[in-house]
Amino acid sequence: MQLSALEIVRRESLQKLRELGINPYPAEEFKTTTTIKQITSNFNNFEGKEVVLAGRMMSRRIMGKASFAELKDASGRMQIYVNRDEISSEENPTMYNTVFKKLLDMGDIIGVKGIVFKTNVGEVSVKVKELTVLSKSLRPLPVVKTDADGKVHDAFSDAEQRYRQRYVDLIVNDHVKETFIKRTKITNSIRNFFNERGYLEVETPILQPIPGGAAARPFITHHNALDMPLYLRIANELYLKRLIVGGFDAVYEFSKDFRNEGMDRTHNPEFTVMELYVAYKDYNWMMRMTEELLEKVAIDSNGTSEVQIGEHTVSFKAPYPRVPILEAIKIHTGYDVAGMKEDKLKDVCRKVGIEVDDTMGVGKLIDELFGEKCEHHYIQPTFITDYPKEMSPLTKEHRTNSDLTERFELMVNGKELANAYSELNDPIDQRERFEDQLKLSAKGDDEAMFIDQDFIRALEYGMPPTSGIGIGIDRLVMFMTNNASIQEVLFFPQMKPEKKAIEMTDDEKVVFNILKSNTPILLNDLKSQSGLSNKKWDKTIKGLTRNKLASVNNTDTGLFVELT
RNA sequence: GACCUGGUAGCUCAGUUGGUAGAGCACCUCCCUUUUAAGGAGGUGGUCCUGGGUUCGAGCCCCAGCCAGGUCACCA
Repeated sequence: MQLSALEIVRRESLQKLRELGINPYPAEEFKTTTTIKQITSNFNNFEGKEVVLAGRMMSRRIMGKASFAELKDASGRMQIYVNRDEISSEENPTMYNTVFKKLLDMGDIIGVKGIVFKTNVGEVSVKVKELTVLSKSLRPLPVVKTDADGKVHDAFSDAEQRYRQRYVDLIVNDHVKETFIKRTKITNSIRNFFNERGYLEVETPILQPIPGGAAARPFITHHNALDMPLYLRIANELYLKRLIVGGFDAVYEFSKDFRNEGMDRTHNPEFTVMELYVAYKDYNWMMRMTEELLEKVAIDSNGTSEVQIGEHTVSFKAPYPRVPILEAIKIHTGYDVAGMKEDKLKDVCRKVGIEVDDTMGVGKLIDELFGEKCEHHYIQPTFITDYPKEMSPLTKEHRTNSDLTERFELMVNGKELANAYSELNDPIDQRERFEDQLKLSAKGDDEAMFIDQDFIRALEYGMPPTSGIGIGIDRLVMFMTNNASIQEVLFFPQMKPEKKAIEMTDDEKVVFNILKSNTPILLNDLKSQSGLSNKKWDKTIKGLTRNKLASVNNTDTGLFVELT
């Protein structure tokens, strides 16, 4: 492995620490007495008291016999004051002069014991009496500095590096950590809301023989012992409804779903959806539940129901308007498409500038009209209701209009945040709807839809009237944390692998280094300079030429080796 | 999948018509006992994403590729 100069220095420091009898990676528990946030937010209670802290050293300002450093623990950052005569003495200044000033680096993890005080300029600090090395850091961190005006300098901002090395991102970019803390607050808030109502959190299979509950391309894998294909789930709907059949009144699951489709700033191949099913409820009830839930989530995570999303301030305060989808299309296109057949709908689409083709049925056309002409208008939370039957195969027919279904999507900031319905529980109707979907997909859709016979069998035993909802958790977190990209709310978004550098053996490195300073060179000179045996030499030079790092050329003046 | 933009030191970025690869921070040496983007003096550090090509000469121009970001398409 090729080490940078900075890495070599740190490895040398590591060695010197060991020579001084200091274990750079000690095994012992390090007992802290408090956290940085406790101290900085309750200075009066801590002033003059002794504390023990542990954390990462994020910066260091050395001023001869005294220094300041910034210590960062899981709760925050604070300054520590390190004085030669406090952690060592004039007669034996090793701990300060050598260990602290020379052998420690930014990024090292240390423990300190000392007294809380305020400096002349008023900064809360700890005067260190004892310093313990807890873990030596061998790679230099990016140096992010914030000036007196709060302006950040040299921010570690390259998206690729931040996502590939999220640990570095988390160390140096405090706001990133905040996003993920908020993410957990959001899911905790939802769990609390449901648990208080007695809803049961459950787990259902991720590996499924039939990927159902949505129209999406699945990932496929293979089970060796069963010698059969298995799919990673694209939704958990059909399993949760089986549990309602089984007699649970309300079940929910935070589920990682997987869809083998395009990736962009709002789509990751694996993502999280919270699905909830409650027996004896309908979609009207679900709307009331949803607005109550989201208002609570906003307050629990942000302290207020008003949330800034990009350039908009969005209010999650309940209630939210209910707009039937056909009404929305009438408002935003001027066309009343209620009851229209495929041909007339296509005319409308063409008139408003939407391209149509033969594979599009009534449902798809209405979906296009809404998606293109209406969706982006709904910035404030709005329930779009009563979708056409054709685009909702798992939804109960509308109680007053058999062309429609009892379904709503919740739109926020022009995007779908949740999708819910009065669940279809008529097993015969359900089978027909699945078959209709199959016909549709035969029309040209490449997402094969499977009929889950066991799911229909379950419905045949009888499922109570039930309302269900799926809430996109990543999208919800994006809204609540004002992030425009899903990658910002996933710790480890999917990335293509980094290209592997060609690894050289030790012998190859030796020869390569000689070549670097002297190329081309006579083959025999290179061989003798390398000091390798005949066999090793042969293996090494063949390795280098195979990897196209060097080449051997037969010329009039002899055999030469040169770098390529 | 198409198009646009980018990839240069540990980090953030300059880099002239194609002519010895730069700055700030970090790092190393030295000075400095309440500083704070600490300061002062000196110094080290490079696979210019990869591979070809053009050229006396390529970070720069051409071709192909890799990775990322963005826009669109596809997709809920």
